[in-house]
Amino acid sequence: MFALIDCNNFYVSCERVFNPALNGKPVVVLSNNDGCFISRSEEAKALGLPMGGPAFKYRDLLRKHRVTVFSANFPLYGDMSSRVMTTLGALAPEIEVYSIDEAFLDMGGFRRLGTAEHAAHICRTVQRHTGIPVSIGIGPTKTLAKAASRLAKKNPRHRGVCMLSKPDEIQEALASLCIGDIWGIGKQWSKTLQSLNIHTALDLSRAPAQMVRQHLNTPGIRMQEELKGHSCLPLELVRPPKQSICTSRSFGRTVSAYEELQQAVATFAGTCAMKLRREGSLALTVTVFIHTSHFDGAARQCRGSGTAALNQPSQDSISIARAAERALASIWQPGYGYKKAGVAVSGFSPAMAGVTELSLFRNDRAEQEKRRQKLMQTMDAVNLRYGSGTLRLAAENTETWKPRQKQRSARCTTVWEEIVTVRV
DNA sequence: TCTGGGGTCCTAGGACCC
DNA sequence: TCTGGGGTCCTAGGACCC
Repeated sequence: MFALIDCNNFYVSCERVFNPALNGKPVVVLSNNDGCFISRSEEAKALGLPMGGPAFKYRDLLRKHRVTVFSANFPLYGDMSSRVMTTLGALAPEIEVYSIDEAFLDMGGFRRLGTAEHAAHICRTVQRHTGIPVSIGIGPTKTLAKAASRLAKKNPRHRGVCMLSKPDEIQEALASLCIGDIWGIGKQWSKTLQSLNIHTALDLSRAPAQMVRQHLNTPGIRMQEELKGHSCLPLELVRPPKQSICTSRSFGRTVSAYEELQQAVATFAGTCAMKLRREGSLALTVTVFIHTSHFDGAARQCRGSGTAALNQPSQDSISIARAAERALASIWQPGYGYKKAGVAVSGFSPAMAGVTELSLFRNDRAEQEKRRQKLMQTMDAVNLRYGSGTLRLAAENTETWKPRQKQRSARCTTVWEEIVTVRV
């Protein structure tokens, strides 16, 4: 049996841990640039604030109902997430951290203790250790565990834990699950399936396999098998190394000057390089993209992306920023107000200590490479100790384009200066 | 005035190899 | 008139997830 542990309204719950006065009140957390709702308390959902809704369109409603609004505080959420995952790791033999607020557990060994009872114990323990409320779904496949967790959240009767094990329980649950609520079925496939007269998870589990393959390909077949109770998706105990890393932001205002875009792109490139070093990977290609706001119907639109290859696999901020600069130069067009830019690195190979892959044609660079590696190590060490951005490339600059962030709470678990006193 | 960010998998088609 | 078979790699685009 698999269990899916899902933190309730995770980002809002993190804010409430350090501000318990917000319990029972409507609270929302906004995306970067204070753009959209990305987490809502139950009270905020009841007011009709939709997931992904743009905050400025709901300004009156937010004010009228005195909704507490937070800018995103990802350092806090990331740290709270690792506390939840550490707690879960001690409560089951095997864990797959699926996302910032979800984990799958192997519940196979708890039959004698009572699987549902152990799940209830997990709920209580996570709440006590971290302050974060969780819901748990249990089923013979990951897809069914996901479905069960939906039911656990939707129906208070389950009190946070829903287990699907007997065939008739599963049938009943599948009949009540709309096609679009199945894990892996998005908007597009939902539409396709509806047109084929498949409306519930039960319909999909009983549809002819050939038809499913024709419209949904391999992932569809896997999904169908999982719904039938045949497990196709094992727990992934070790996170596979990333294949690409991307850093991108929307700007607080439109940016037209090339120099300002250059500064933004250099900043994103520096962050990508830092993430590469943390991941232990070397990249071979750097892609830069820029675009104007697709919501502004009146303005002239422009979007473009360009790729530059590195001479050799690298995780060096300077080389990656230079390549990003070349890529930007190849796509930038004057006369547009750009609203967003990003840098992505890909074509990875693992970085091995003491090993440098050299160019076939330029082998005089070994010494320079070594010095550059030491420089990056030093930069990372300084930034770890004194805060990120303490040491950075001169080309990096966030002043002109930085995103809006009006109401961020304290980074009280990751920055000493921002520790807060909590009255419970 | 104001609409997020970071990923994965799969397929199809083209270019290339022997 | 007639011209093989079996691969890989790369890219772009579309779907999905949180």
